[in-house]
Amino acid sequence: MEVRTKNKTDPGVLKWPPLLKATLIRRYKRFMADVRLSNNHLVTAHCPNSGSMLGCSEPGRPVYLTRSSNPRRRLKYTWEMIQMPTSLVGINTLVPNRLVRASILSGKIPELMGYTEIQSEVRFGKASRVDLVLRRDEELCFLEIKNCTLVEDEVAFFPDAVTSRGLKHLIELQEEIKGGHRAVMFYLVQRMDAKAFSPADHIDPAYGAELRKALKAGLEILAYDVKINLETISLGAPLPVKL
DNA sequence: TATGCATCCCTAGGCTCAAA
DNA sequence: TTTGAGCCTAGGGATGCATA
Repeated sequence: MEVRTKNKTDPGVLKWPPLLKATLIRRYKRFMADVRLSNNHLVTAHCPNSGSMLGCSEPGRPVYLTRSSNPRRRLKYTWEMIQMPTSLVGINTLVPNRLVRASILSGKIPELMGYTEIQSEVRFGKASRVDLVLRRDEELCFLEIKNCTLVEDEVAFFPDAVTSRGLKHLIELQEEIKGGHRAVMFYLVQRMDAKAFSPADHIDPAYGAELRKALKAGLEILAYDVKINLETISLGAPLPVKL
């Protein structure tokens, strides 16, 4: 999916390509989903979310797809959103990186303003890559962005499954803090029905423990939700973090 | 200089296989 | 028997190298 900037005056708003409405039949093999289009055709769509998608992959729900013209793709349709009872939910894990980057460039995140250079997918740690590195003279800020789709009782939780990689990222960010750099974990909640963010201790207690440890070591935690509809997605409001 | 291609990494869980 | 490593799944983005 190629999310496009809506206009030059507001580069922080991303516009969806034309969306196709469908009904989710089943998700399987992590990257694939069978859906029924409005013309009643059954197609397999690419699911750009390797997480467990706990609570947002319920069969029978309305979903929204984009269609790719890339001839090299085996699956032409990409699953972008699912309509849940209380909110549209963006499931594409590539969107948070683009949206956060666009929001930084358009000055919509006060905590991340004032940097003069921004780099994506920068190698760091032990063969890992951090999503964004912000630079201001000699000052570096390592920014890891996580997609968050799980909401229970108006609280957004991350992760939605045990994540050894997420744990590794926390450890590596702490190494950058030891090196004298700023490190920020940014949780983007791709839905509009959360009023707070919290680590999912009931799913992955080790991740929550490491996040609290990292916080004491100097890691900064930001959580924002989004404004999402069938035309655009943009950064919403900051969410209080409950630890 | 521009373009095309290959490679690596990212995402998480299931599976196989080897070692202890 | 248990544990851990490695591979697989699909697609996108970054990077490096080769070629026109």
